[in-house]
Amino acid sequence: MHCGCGAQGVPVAGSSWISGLAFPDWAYKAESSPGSRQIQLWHFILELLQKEEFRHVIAWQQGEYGEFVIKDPDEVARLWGRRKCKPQMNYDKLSRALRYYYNKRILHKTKGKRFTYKFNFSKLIVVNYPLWEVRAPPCPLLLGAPALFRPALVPMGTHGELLHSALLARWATVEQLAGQRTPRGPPEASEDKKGSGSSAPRLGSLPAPCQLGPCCLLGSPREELLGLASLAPPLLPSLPSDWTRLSGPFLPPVPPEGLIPGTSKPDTLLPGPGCPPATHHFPGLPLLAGLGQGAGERIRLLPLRPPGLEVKPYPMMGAKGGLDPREGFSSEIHRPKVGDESPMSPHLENFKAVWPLDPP
DNA sequence: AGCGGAAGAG
DNA sequence: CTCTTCCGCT
Repeated sequence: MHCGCGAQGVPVAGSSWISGLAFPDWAYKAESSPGSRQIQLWHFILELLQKEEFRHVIAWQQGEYGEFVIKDPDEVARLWGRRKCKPQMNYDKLSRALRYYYNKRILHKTKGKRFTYKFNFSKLIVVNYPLWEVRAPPCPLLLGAPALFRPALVPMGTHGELLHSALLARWATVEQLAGQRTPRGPPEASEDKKGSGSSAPRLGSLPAPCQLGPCCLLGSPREELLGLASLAPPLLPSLPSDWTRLSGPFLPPVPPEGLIPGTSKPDTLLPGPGCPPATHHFPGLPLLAGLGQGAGERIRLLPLRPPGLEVKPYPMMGAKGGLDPREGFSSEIHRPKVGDESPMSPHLENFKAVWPLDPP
């Protein structure tokens, strides 16, 4: 389409590989973000981040949820330029665009680390997934029960896949972490820990199964996880410190204490690992974080639904609204440590945040 | 390297 | 509005 700039190697809007975890057409449409009509830079970054073939160019930084490193700035810029048909694009310009995300709280710079930025997923999700449908698995994806793992966040028309991938990413990571049981402090505790350098040993000896990404969703649950884990950020990003007051768990649960070192919390609401009771109370999630006053009103809790619950979009609800980036939470300000990020771990099956529309 | 103002394009 | 392009400053 368009100038034909985006036809080589770079994931293109609507292109084939986008079939499950990536960003399909909707991601490039107006609904994906108020006022936007074509792919946005952060979408693109996420795209790259998801594809293994771009791992050498840009990749999630382990240790920090949502943090990624642009290993080859020029290449990323070129890719971006190609996508946008801006052959003159360069990292300087791209980074300027990235900087504009600071104020919007979509991204922020990881100081001290070159070419390292961090996504504020809570913001992205809020902004991009006001409408969605969820089919949560009956059992906690988080802790084992991989066999039951049938992640199925079905985007309802508009957005959903980003969240989908975000959720999966979270789960995958949990699995990953659970498997590794890395005995070390909170990821964020060691800011500068370059860790293992550029070649993240994240999955250990796991075979990178998901060359095709989404395809894995059709494979064994285990592979889904592993594959996703390799593409996903270490975990979801920091949550606003005040998100707990909200009661609309949307984000994927955080690994329970024990599984992920450093996340232990004395007052965790999380039940033990394994399949938790069908219903248990859990705190809200950052779903609303960043939402403007109005937006919050559109969301309310609903009784827990049985497995296979579906969160349907509000027919009349506009894709935008209440998304004023300027306001919202102060995640950056508080910059909670990992341990603080997961005070509790609501399980996906308990998803109940929903929009008013939901049929009673 | 990274930041952010300014102006302008679409 | 979301960048793109320039650019001076740190």
